[in-house]
Amino acid sequence: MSPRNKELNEEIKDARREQILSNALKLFARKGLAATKITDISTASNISQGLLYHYYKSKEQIFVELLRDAYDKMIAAALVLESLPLSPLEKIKMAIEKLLQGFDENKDTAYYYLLINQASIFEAIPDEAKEIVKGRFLLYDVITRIITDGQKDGTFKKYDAKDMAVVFWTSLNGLAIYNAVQGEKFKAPDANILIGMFIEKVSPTN
Amino acid sequence: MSPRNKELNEEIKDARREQILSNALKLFARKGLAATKITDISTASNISQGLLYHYYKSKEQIFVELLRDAYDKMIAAALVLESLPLSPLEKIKMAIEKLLQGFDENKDTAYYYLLINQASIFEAIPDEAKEIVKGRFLLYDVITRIITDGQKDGTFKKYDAKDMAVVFWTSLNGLAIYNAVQGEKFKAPDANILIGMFIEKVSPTN
DNA sequence: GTCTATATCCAGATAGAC
DNA sequence: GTCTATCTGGATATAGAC
Repeated sequence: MSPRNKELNEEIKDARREQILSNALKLFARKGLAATKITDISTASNISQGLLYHYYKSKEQIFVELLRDAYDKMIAAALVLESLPLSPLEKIKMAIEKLLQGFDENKDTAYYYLLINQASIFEAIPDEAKEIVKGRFLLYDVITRIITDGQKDGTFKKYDAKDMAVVFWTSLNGLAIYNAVQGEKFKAPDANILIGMFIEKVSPTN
Repeated sequence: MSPRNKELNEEIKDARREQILSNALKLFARKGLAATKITDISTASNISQGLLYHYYKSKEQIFVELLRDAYDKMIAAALVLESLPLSPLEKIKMAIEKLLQGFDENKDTAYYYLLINQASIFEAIPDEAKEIVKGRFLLYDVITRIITDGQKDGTFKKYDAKDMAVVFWTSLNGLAIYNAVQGEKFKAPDANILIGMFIEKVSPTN
Protein backbone atom coordinates (compact mmCIF):
# COMPACT_ATOMS: atom_id res chain seq x y z
CA MET A 1 0.00 0.00 0.00
CA SER A 2 1.41 3.35 -0.99
CA PRO A 3 1.99 6.02 1.66
CA ARG A 4 -0.63 8.17 0.01
CA ASN A 5 -3.27 5.52 0.43
CA LYS A 6 -2.20 4.92 3.93
CA GLU A 7 -2.62 8.57 4.78
CA LEU A 8 -5.98 8.70 3.11
CA ASN A 9 -7.13 5.70 5.06
CA GLU A 10 -6.03 7.30 8.27
CA GLU A 11 -8.02 10.37 7.40
CA ILE A 12 -11.09 8.37 6.68
CA LYS A 13 -10.63 6.50 9.88
CA ASP A 14 -10.30 9.67 11.92
CA ALA A 15 -13.30 11.20 10.24
CA ARG A 16 -15.34 8.13 10.98
CA ARG A 17 -14.30 8.12 14.59
CA GLU A 18 -15.28 11.75 14.92
CA GLN A 19 -18.58 11.05 13.27
CA ILE A 20 -19.31 8.11 15.52
CA LEU A 21 -18.34 9.96 18.67
CA SER A 22 -20.41 12.98 17.80
CA ASN A 23 -23.50 10.93 17.13
CA ALA A 24 -22.97 8.74 20.15
CA LEU A 25 -22.62 11.78 22.39
CA LYS A 26 -26.03 13.04 21.47
CA LEU A 27 -27.61 9.61 21.78
CA PHE A 28 -26.01 8.79 25.12
CA ALA A 29 -26.99 12.18 26.46
CA ARG A 30 -30.63 11.93 25.45
CA LYS A 31 -31.30 8.23 25.86
CA GLY A 32 -28.72 7.08 28.35
CA LEU A 33 -26.03 4.48 27.97
CA ALA A 34 -28.22 1.45 28.55
CA ALA A 35 -31.07 2.54 26.31
CA THR A 36 -28.82 3.50 23.44
CA LYS A 37 -28.41 0.59 21.11
CA ILE A 38 -25.32 0.04 19.07
CA THR A 39 -27.52 0.15 16.00
CA ASP A 40 -28.78 3.58 17.04
CA ILE A 41 -25.23 4.82 16.82
CA SER A 42 -24.41 3.08 13.55
CA THR A 43 -27.65 4.21 11.94
CA ALA A 44 -27.11 7.80 13.00
CA SER A 45 -23.60 7.57 11.59
CA ASN A 46 -24.79 6.05 8.32
CA ILE A 47 -22.68 2.97 8.64
CA SER A 48 -23.50 -0.67 9.13
CA GLN A 49 -23.64 -2.09 12.59
CA GLY A 50 -20.74 -4.40 11.87
CA LEU A 51 -18.49 -1.60 10.78
CA LEU A 52 -18.84 0.13 14.08
CA TYR A 53 -16.90 -2.67 15.69
CA HIS A 54 -14.07 -1.90 13.36
CA TYR A 55 -13.63 1.38 15.18
CA TYR A 56 -14.68 0.62 18.70
CA LYS A 57 -14.57 -2.53 20.71
CA SER A 58 -17.90 -1.94 22.39
CA LYS A 59 -20.58 0.52 23.26
CA GLU A 60 -18.94 1.02 26.62
CA GLN A 61 -15.67 2.00 25.05
CA ILE A 62 -17.35 4.79 23.13
CA PHE A 63 -19.02 5.97 26.29
CA VAL A 64 -15.77 6.00 28.21
CA GLU A 65 -13.97 7.89 25.47
CA LEU A 66 -16.66 10.56 25.41
CA LEU A 67 -16.70 10.83 29.16
CA ARG A 68 -12.95 11.32 29.19
CA ASP A 69 -13.29 14.06 26.59
CA ALA A 70 -15.96 15.73 28.67
CA TYR A 71 -13.84 15.81 31.80
CA ASP A 72 -10.69 16.81 29.97
CA LYS A 73 -12.41 19.80 28.43
CA MET A 74 -14.06 20.82 31.64
CA ILE A 75 -10.97 20.54 33.81
CA ALA A 76 -8.78 22.26 31.23
CA ALA A 77 -11.23 25.13 31.05
CA ALA A 78 -11.35 25.40 34.84
CA LEU A 79 -7.56 25.52 35.14
CA VAL A 80 -7.26 28.13 32.41
CA LEU A 81 -9.88 30.19 34.17
CA GLU A 82 -7.99 29.99 37.44
CA SER A 83 -4.75 31.13 35.84
CA LEU A 84 -6.20 34.20 34.16
CA PRO A 85 -5.14 37.60 35.53
CA LEU A 86 -8.59 38.40 36.87
CA SER A 87 -10.11 39.05 40.26
CA PRO A 88 -11.93 36.15 41.91
CA LEU A 89 -15.24 37.83 41.23
CA GLU A 90 -14.41 38.29 37.57
CA LYS A 91 -13.43 34.64 37.35
CA ILE A 92 -16.67 33.44 38.83
CA LYS A 93 -18.60 35.78 36.58
CA MET A 94 -16.74 34.58 33.56
CA ALA A 95 -17.28 30.94 34.46
CA ILE A 96 -21.01 31.42 34.82
CA GLU A 97 -21.35 33.51 31.69
CA LYS A 98 -19.16 31.27 29.57
CA LEU A 99 -21.04 28.21 30.66
CA LEU A 100 -24.43 29.79 30.13
CA GLN A 101 -23.57 31.06 26.71
CA GLY A 102 -21.83 27.82 25.85
CA PHE A 103 -25.16 26.10 26.37
CA ASP A 104 -26.75 28.38 23.85
CA GLU A 105 -24.11 28.26 21.17
CA ASN A 106 -22.87 24.76 21.34
CA LYS A 107 -25.22 21.90 21.97
CA ASP A 108 -22.30 19.62 22.72
CA THR A 109 -21.54 21.54 25.89
CA ALA A 110 -24.89 20.64 27.33
CA TYR A 111 -24.57 17.08 26.12
CA TYR A 112 -21.21 16.72 27.81
CA TYR A 113 -22.84 17.89 30.99
CA LEU A 114 -25.54 15.30 30.68
CA LEU A 115 -22.95 12.64 30.09
CA ILE A 116 -21.01 13.58 33.19
CA ASN A 117 -24.22 13.62 35.12
CA GLN A 118 -25.20 10.22 34.00
CA ALA A 119 -21.79 8.86 34.85
CA SER A 120 -22.01 10.46 38.29
CA ILE A 121 -25.46 9.20 39.10
CA PHE A 122 -25.70 5.77 37.62
CA GLU A 123 -24.10 2.73 39.10
CA ALA A 124 -24.48 0.76 35.92
CA ILE A 125 -21.52 2.22 34.08
CA PRO A 126 -18.18 0.70 33.07
CA ASP A 127 -15.48 0.57 35.73
CA GLU A 128 -13.27 2.80 33.65
CA ALA A 129 -16.01 5.42 33.66
CA LYS A 130 -16.19 5.22 37.44
CA GLU A 131 -12.49 5.95 37.62
CA ILE A 132 -12.85 9.02 35.44
CA VAL A 133 -15.68 10.33 37.54
CA LYS A 134 -13.43 10.29 40.56
CA GLY A 135 -11.49 13.17 39.00
CA ARG A 136 -14.52 15.31 39.64
CA PHE A 137 -13.08 16.71 42.85
CA LEU A 138 -10.55 18.68 40.78
CA LEU A 139 -13.37 20.85 39.48
CA TYR A 140 -14.65 21.51 42.96
CA ASP A 141 -11.16 22.30 44.17
CA VAL A 142 -10.53 24.94 41.53
CA ILE A 143 -13.74 26.77 42.36
CA THR A 144 -13.13 26.42 46.09
CA ARG A 145 -9.73 28.09 45.68
CA ILE A 146 -11.19 30.96 43.69
CA ILE A 147 -13.92 31.47 46.26
CA THR A 148 -11.44 31.40 49.12
CA ASP A 149 -9.43 34.10 47.36
CA GLY A 150 -12.55 36.14 46.92
CA GLN A 151 -13.30 35.85 50.61
CA LYS A 152 -9.79 36.97 51.53
CA ASP A 153 -10.05 40.11 49.43
CA GLY A 154 -13.44 40.81 50.98
CA THR A 155 -15.66 40.64 47.91
CA PHE A 156 -17.28 37.27 48.59
CA LYS A 157 -19.65 36.28 51.31
CA LYS A 158 -18.15 34.29 54.14
CA TYR A 159 -20.00 31.01 53.97
CA ASP A 160 -18.00 27.82 53.95
CA ALA A 161 -16.02 27.97 50.70
CA LYS A 162 -16.51 24.30 49.95
CA ASP A 163 -20.25 24.64 50.40
CA MET A 164 -20.24 27.57 48.05
CA ALA A 165 -18.30 25.62 45.45
CA VAL A 166 -20.77 22.78 45.75
CA VAL A 167 -23.69 25.13 45.25
CA PHE A 168 -21.89 26.76 42.35
CA TRP A 169 -21.38 23.51 40.49
CA THR A 170 -24.65 21.90 41.33
CA SER A 171 -26.55 25.01 40.27
CA LEU A 172 -24.82 25.17 36.93
CA ASN A 173 -25.32 21.49 36.53
CA GLY A 174 -29.00 21.89 37.20
CA LEU A 175 -29.17 24.63 34.61
CA ALA A 176 -27.30 22.55 32.07
CA ILE A 177 -29.83 19.79 32.50
CA TYR A 178 -32.67 22.22 32.13
CA ASN A 179 -31.07 23.59 29.00
CA ALA A 180 -30.58 20.20 27.45
CA VAL A 181 -34.18 19.33 28.17
CA GLN A 182 -35.55 22.59 26.86
CA GLY A 183 -33.53 22.45 23.68
CA GLU A 184 -34.24 25.33 21.36
CA LYS A 185 -36.62 26.92 23.84
CA PHE A 186 -33.86 27.51 26.37
CA LYS A 187 -33.12 31.10 27.26
CA ALA A 188 -30.24 31.61 29.66
CA PRO A 189 -31.29 33.40 32.86
CA ASP A 190 -29.44 36.52 33.94
CA ALA A 191 -26.06 35.45 35.29
CA ASN A 192 -26.39 38.00 38.10
CA ILE A 193 -29.06 35.89 39.74
CA LEU A 194 -26.46 33.24 40.40
CA ILE A 195 -23.76 35.75 41.28
CA GLY A 196 -26.03 36.93 44.08
CA MET A 197 -25.07 33.78 45.95
CA PHE A 198 -21.47 34.92 46.14
CA ILE A 199 -21.43 38.64 46.68
CA GLU A 200 -23.51 41.00 48.77
CA LYS A 201 -24.36 43.66 46.26
CA VAL A 202 -24.54 42.76 42.61
CA SER A 203 -23.58 45.72 40.48
CA PRO A 204 -26.30 46.39 37.93
CA THR A 205 -23.78 47.44 35.28
CA ASN A 206 -22.25 43.99 35.13
CA MET B 1 -63.05 -17.81 50.30
CA SER B 2 -64.06 -16.21 53.60
CA PRO B 3 -64.08 -12.45 53.98
CA ARG B 4 -61.25 -12.70 56.47
CA ASN B 5 -59.02 -14.46 53.99
CA LYS B 6 -59.96 -12.00 51.34
CA GLU B 7 -58.94 -9.13 53.54
CA LEU B 8 -55.71 -10.81 54.46
CA ASN B 9 -54.90 -11.35 50.83
CA GLU B 10 -55.55 -7.75 50.07
CA GLU B 11 -53.20 -6.76 52.83
CA ILE B 12 -50.50 -9.03 51.53
CA LYS B 13 -51.04 -7.67 48.09
CA ASP B 14 -50.77 -4.09 49.23
CA ALA B 15 -47.70 -4.83 51.28
CA ARG B 16 -46.07 -6.49 48.30
CA ARG B 17 -46.85 -3.59 46.05
CA GLU B 18 -45.33 -1.19 48.53
CA GLN B 19 -42.29 -3.38 48.83
CA ILE B 20 -41.86 -3.62 45.09
CA LEU B 21 -42.31 0.09 44.54
CA SER B 22 -39.90 1.03 47.27
CA ASN B 23 -37.19 -1.23 45.93
CA ALA B 24 -37.82 -0.25 42.35
CA LEU B 25 -37.56 3.43 43.24
CA LYS B 26 -34.08 2.99 44.56
CA LEU B 27 -33.00 0.85 41.63
CA PHE B 28 -34.46 3.11 38.97
CA ALA B 29 -32.89 6.12 40.63
CA ARG B 30 -29.42 4.63 40.83
CA LYS B 31 -29.29 2.53 37.70
CA GLY B 32 -31.81 4.09 35.41
CA LEU B 33 -34.90 2.57 33.86
CA ALA B 34 -33.17 0.77 31.00
CA ALA B 35 -30.33 -0.69 33.07
CA THR B 36 -32.62 -1.92 35.82
CA LYS B 37 -33.61 -5.49 35.13
CA ILE B 38 -36.87 -6.91 36.24
CA THR B 39 -34.88 -9.50 38.18
CA ASP B 40 -33.08 -6.72 40.02
CA ILE B 41 -36.41 -5.58 41.34
CA SER B 42 -37.69 -9.03 42.19
CA THR B 43 -34.44 -10.03 43.87
CA ALA B 44 -34.38 -6.86 45.95
CA SER B 45 -37.98 -7.57 46.93
CA ASN B 46 -37.24 -11.19 47.81
CA ILE B 47 -39.75 -12.59 45.42
CA SER B 48 -39.43 -14.64 42.28
CA GLN B 49 -39.24 -12.94 38.96
CA GLY B 50 -42.47 -14.52 37.82
CA LEU B 51 -44.39 -13.25 40.81
CA LEU B 52 -43.59 -9.68 39.96
CA TYR B 53 -45.78 -9.99 36.92
CA HIS B 54 -48.61 -10.84 39.22
CA TYR B 55 -48.46 -7.31 40.56
CA TYR B 56 -47.29 -5.26 37.65
CA LYS B 57 -47.71 -5.70 33.97
CA SER B 58 -44.24 -4.51 33.11
CA LYS B 59 -41.16 -2.68 34.25
CA GLU B 60 -42.49 0.45 32.57
CA GLN B 61 -45.68 0.33 34.56
CA ILE B 62 -43.75 0.40 37.80
CA PHE B 63 -41.71 3.30 36.56
CA VAL B 64 -44.78 5.26 35.58
CA GLU B 65 -46.46 4.63 38.91
CA LEU B 66 -43.41 5.86 40.78
CA LEU B 67 -43.07 8.90 38.59
CA ARG B 68 -46.67 9.79 39.20
CA ASP B 69 -46.11 9.47 42.95
CA ALA B 70 -43.10 11.71 42.69
CA TYR B 71 -44.94 14.47 40.90
CA ASP B 72 -48.02 14.19 43.06
CA LYS B 73 -45.99 14.62 46.21
CA MET B 74 -43.96 17.46 44.81
CA ILE B 75 -46.89 19.41 43.45
CA ALA B 76 -48.98 18.86 46.57
CA ALA B 77 -46.13 20.14 48.71
CA ALA B 78 -45.70 23.19 46.49
CA LEU B 79 -49.38 24.08 46.67
CA VAL B 80 -49.47 23.68 50.43
CA LEU B 81 -46.44 25.90 50.70
CA GLU B 82 -48.08 28.56 48.59
CA SER B 83 -51.22 28.56 50.71
CA LEU B 84 -49.44 28.97 54.04
CA PRO B 85 -49.86 32.30 55.85
CA LEU B 86 -46.23 33.30 55.36
CA SER B 87 -44.39 36.06 53.59
CA PRO B 88 -42.93 35.23 50.18
CA LEU B 89 -39.44 35.23 51.67
CA GLU B 90 -40.47 32.85 54.41
CA LYS B 91 -42.01 30.56 51.84
CA ILE B 92 -38.89 30.43 49.73
CA LYS B 93 -36.80 29.87 52.80
CA MET B 94 -39.04 27.09 53.96
CA ALA B 95 -39.00 25.43 50.57
CA ILE B 96 -35.22 25.43 50.44
CA GLU B 97 -34.79 24.29 54.00
CA LYS B 98 -37.45 21.61 53.80
CA LEU B 99 -35.98 20.22 50.63
CA LEU B 100 -32.44 20.28 51.93
CA GLN B 101 -33.37 18.59 55.15
CA GLY B 102 -35.63 16.20 53.34
CA PHE B 103 -32.58 14.99 51.47
CA ASP B 104 -30.86 14.26 54.71
CA GLU B 105 -33.67 12.56 56.52
CA ASN B 106 -35.42 10.70 53.82
CA LYS B 107 -33.47 9.04 51.05
CA ASP B 108 -36.65 8.65 49.05
CA THR B 109 -36.89 12.39 48.53
CA ALA B 110 -33.62 12.42 46.68
CA TYR B 111 -34.56 9.30 44.77
CA TYR B 112 -37.80 10.88 43.64
CA TYR B 113 -35.80 13.81 42.37
CA LEU B 114 -33.55 11.52 40.39
CA LEU B 115 -36.55 9.79 38.94
CA ILE B 116 -38.09 13.04 37.79
CA ASN B 117 -34.79 14.06 36.34
CA GLN B 118 -34.44 10.90 34.40
CA ALA B 119 -37.93 11.22 33.07
CA SER B 120 -37.22 14.81 32.07
CA ILE B 121 -33.95 14.12 30.33
CA PHE B 122 -34.33 10.77 28.65
CA GLU B 123 -36.27 10.25 25.48
CA ALA B 124 -36.43 6.52 26.02
CA ILE B 125 -39.26 6.50 28.51
CA PRO B 126 -42.85 5.29 28.25
CA ASP B 127 -45.34 7.64 26.62
CA GLU B 128 -47.33 7.79 29.83
CA ALA B 129 -44.24 9.04 31.61
CA LYS B 130 -43.83 11.77 29.04
CA GLU B 131 -47.34 12.93 29.73
CA ILE B 132 -46.69 13.13 33.45
CA VAL B 133 -43.54 15.15 32.91
CA LYS B 134 -45.57 17.77 31.11
CA GLY B 135 -47.15 18.70 34.44
CA ARG B 136 -43.78 20.05 35.47
CA PHE B 137 -44.73 23.61 34.60
CA LEU B 138 -47.05 23.66 37.61
CA LEU B 139 -44.04 23.57 39.90
CA TYR B 140 -42.42 26.46 38.08
CA ASP B 141 -45.65 28.43 38.18
CA VAL B 142 -46.05 28.15 41.94
CA ILE B 143 -42.55 29.44 42.58
CA THR B 144 -42.93 32.17 39.97
CA ARG B 145 -46.04 33.41 41.76
CA ILE B 146 -44.31 33.46 45.13
CA ILE B 147 -41.36 35.32 43.67
CA THR B 148 -43.60 37.85 41.97
CA ASP B 149 -45.30 38.50 45.31
CA GLY B 150 -41.92 38.97 46.92
CA GLN B 151 -40.97 41.48 44.29
CA LYS B 152 -44.19 43.42 44.81
CA ASP B 153 -43.60 43.75 48.54
CA GLY B 154 -40.04 44.83 47.85
CA THR B 155 -38.10 42.04 49.51
CA PHE B 156 -36.99 40.20 46.38
CA LYS B 157 -34.59 41.28 43.70
CA LYS B 158 -36.17 42.45 40.50
CA TYR B 159 -34.87 39.99 37.95
CA ASP B 160 -37.33 38.29 35.66
CA ALA B 161 -39.49 36.21 38.00
CA LYS B 162 -39.64 33.26 35.64
CA ASP B 163 -35.88 33.24 35.33
CA MET B 164 -35.61 33.27 39.09
CA ALA B 165 -38.02 30.37 39.38
CA VAL B 166 -35.99 28.43 36.85
CA VAL B 167 -32.80 29.06 38.76
CA PHE B 168 -34.55 28.14 41.98
CA TRP B 169 -35.67 24.76 40.72
CA THR B 170 -32.63 23.88 38.71
CA SER B 171 -30.36 24.72 41.64
CA LEU B 172 -32.29 22.54 44.02
CA ASN B 173 -32.40 19.85 41.44
CA GLY B 174 -28.64 20.04 41.03
CA LEU B 175 -28.25 19.75 44.78
CA ALA B 176 -30.59 16.80 44.93
CA ILE B 177 -28.50 15.00 42.38
CA TYR B 178 -25.36 15.81 44.27
CA ASN B 179 -26.95 14.51 47.42
CA ALA B 180 -28.07 11.28 45.86
CA VAL B 181 -24.59 10.73 44.47
CA GLN B 182 -22.82 11.55 47.71
CA GLY B 183 -25.09 9.36 49.77
CA GLU B 184 -24.12 9.27 53.43
CA LYS B 185 -21.35 11.79 52.89
CA PHE B 186 -23.79 14.51 51.92
CA LYS B 187 -23.89 17.56 54.15
CA ALA B 188 -26.48 20.17 53.22
CA PRO B 189 -24.94 23.56 52.47
CA ASP B 190 -26.19 26.63 54.29
CA ALA B 191 -29.60 27.52 52.85
CA ASN B 192 -28.66 31.21 52.98
CA ILE B 193 -26.23 30.75 50.11
CA LEU B 194 -29.17 30.00 47.86
CA ILE B 195 -31.36 32.64 49.41
CA GLY B 196 -28.76 35.19 48.38
CA MET B 197 -30.02 34.79 44.84
CA PHE B 198 -33.39 36.20 45.83
CA ILE B 199 -32.84 38.96 48.34
CA GLU B 200 -30.27 41.72 48.66
CA LYS B 201 -29.23 41.31 52.25
CA VAL B 202 -29.44 37.92 53.89
CA SER B 203 -30.07 38.30 57.58
CA PRO B 204 -27.44 36.31 59.51
CA THR B 205 -29.91 35.36 62.21
CA ASN B 206 -31.99 33.32 59.81
C1' DG C 1 -50.20 -16.34 45.86
C1' DT C 2 -45.98 -18.22 44.71
C1' DC C 3 -42.56 -20.73 42.40
C1' DT C 4 -39.87 -23.04 38.44
C1' DA C 5 -39.47 -23.85 33.74
C1' DT C 6 -39.75 -22.30 29.26
C1' DA C 7 -40.71 -19.59 25.07
C1' DT C 8 -39.59 -15.49 22.63
C1' DC C 9 -37.24 -11.83 21.35
C1' DC C 10 -33.69 -8.61 20.73
C1' DA C 11 -29.24 -6.55 21.31
C1' DG C 12 -24.22 -7.22 21.34
C1' DA C 13 -20.63 -9.07 19.12
C1' DT C 14 -18.20 -12.05 15.54
C1' DA C 15 -17.13 -14.20 10.92
C1' DG C 16 -16.50 -14.10 6.43
C1' DA C 17 -17.35 -12.35 1.74
C1' DC C 18 -16.38 -8.44 -1.24
C1' DG D 1 -12.85 -0.53 4.85
C1' DT D 2 -17.35 -2.04 4.44
C1' DC D 3 -21.21 -4.96 4.28
C1' DT D 4 -24.43 -9.03 5.29
C1' DA D 5 -25.22 -13.06 7.77
C1' DT D 6 -24.92 -15.43 11.90
C1' DC D 7 -23.96 -16.81 16.67
C1' DT D 8 -24.68 -16.11 21.42
C1' DG D 9 -26.39 -14.44 25.57
C1' DG D 10 -29.46 -12.32 28.36
C1' DA D 11 -33.83 -10.12 29.55
C1' DT D 12 -38.93 -9.97 29.19
C1' DA D 13 -42.84 -12.20 29.58
C1' DT D 14 -45.81 -16.44 29.84
C1' DA D 15 -47.33 -21.15 31.29
C1' DG D 16 -48.19 -24.41 34.34
C1' DA D 17 -47.43 -26.86 38.72
C1' DC D 18 -48.02 -26.45 43.73
